[in-house]
Amino acid sequence: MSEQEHSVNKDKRELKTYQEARLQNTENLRKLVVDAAATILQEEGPEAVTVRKVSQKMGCSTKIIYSLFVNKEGLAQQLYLDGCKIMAREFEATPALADPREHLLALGETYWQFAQRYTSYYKLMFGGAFGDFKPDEESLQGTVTAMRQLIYVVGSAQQQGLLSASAPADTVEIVRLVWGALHGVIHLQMGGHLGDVPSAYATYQQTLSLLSSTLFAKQDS
Amino acid sequence: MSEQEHSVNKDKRELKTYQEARLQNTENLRKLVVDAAATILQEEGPEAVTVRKVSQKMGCSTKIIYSLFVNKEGLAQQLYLDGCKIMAREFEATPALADPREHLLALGETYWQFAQRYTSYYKLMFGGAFGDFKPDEESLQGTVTAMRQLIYVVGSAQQQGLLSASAPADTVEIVRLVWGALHGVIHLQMGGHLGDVPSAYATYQQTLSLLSSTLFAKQDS
DNA sequence: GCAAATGGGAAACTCTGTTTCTTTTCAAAA
DNA sequence: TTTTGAAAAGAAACAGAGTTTCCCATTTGC
Repeated sequence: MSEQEHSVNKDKRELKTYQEARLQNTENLRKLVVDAAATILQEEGPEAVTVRKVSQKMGCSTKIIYSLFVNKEGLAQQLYLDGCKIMAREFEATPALADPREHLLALGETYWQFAQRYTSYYKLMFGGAFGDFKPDEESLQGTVTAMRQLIYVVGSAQQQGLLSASAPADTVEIVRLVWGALHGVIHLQMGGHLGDVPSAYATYQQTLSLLSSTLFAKQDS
Repeated sequence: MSEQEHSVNKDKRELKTYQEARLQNTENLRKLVVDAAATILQEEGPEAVTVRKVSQKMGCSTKIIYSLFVNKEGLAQQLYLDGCKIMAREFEATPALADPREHLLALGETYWQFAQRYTSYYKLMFGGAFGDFKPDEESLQGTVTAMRQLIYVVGSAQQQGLLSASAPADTVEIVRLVWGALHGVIHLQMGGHLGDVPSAYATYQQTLSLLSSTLFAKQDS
């Protein structure tokens, strides 16, 4: 119930070492482990994130990971949620243009940039690169939260009557559709099926512009 | 050059056991190994395809796999090409409708069915489920070959002037675009991001119909 | 101050891909 | 036909993964 109240530890500075953190509560320890795993993830890729390597970076036994998270998948779940937070931050940082269609294009560009800048996170979350990792209910909720800008722009376009009659009536259904199309190009590129990055990016932009001009009845290009 | 001519072995019946095949040339042996791996792949999924399990099913040492293929990835390449053959067969089996748009819809449906019926193959080929497997040049060529129906229908639609002006001019570019969008929905579904199969199928059909009605200027629905 | 319980560290277990070493086998030369 | 050498294949070993077990230290409650 009361977590923050009786904070016995007098100093609340950033915890750096495992030996410091073990004196604190498990929540701080979890955060420290996830941070270590995230560093390895971004520096060496998803397949480099191993329980041994994380515990080694922490300077502790592998047992800790299994005590804090149930197994490696539990750690992956947390990294997934971290990735959702990053993605949400990126989406929120994109300027919300007045025209919903322009806004959608901007968000689509942001999604591509996220996949390029945080490739390891993307592969972990949506690429199926982390063994047989499947997102649980909380992770799925995190995805929806991260994409709420996308849901918002589609919803407002619907309310303004800007969408084509051929588009689905359900807001989320449209987002799924857009997400699927954009993800497909990104994932095929990551799998090496679409040649080099510029070539794949061209296809991505074609997909994005085609989608937006289909969904929006009034196109201005 | 002349492979079939001087077939010394008098009986050409199907080789079943490893002991029979070891008497033959390496080509037969390779085929036998790939068949064993394919069986495991389809019966137990991509992650169950291990060198030990394949060699065990063959009744031989793991060394054989490394002699015939360089490593596990070499075996994966062969399974990839097998998957391309299956996909090509499915595409060829779909009736070629006179209307290119209808034909495209039919091929899209076939692609979904392929992903559902041969899920393990799909995950191996396009799902990134086989470690850090990346298709080599031959595999990429196999993909193009398997999708030549798709290239054909788009090309003929272009020649008949049926495509919208907003569609890219390059035939292959359009195919990449369609492929990406359809793959995205399939892959998100396999990753557990789109709920149950019927729900994902609905999104898939929406994507397919939206794509076709955008690409084709004249829509009849 | 002491006993019990909890938590963490080292090592072991199993399974993976891969390599090495030894044995077998087969074919050609003597 | 016998011998010899090379090629092929099997068994076992190696390294690294996820996970579990066992043991000890620390802490906690009386």
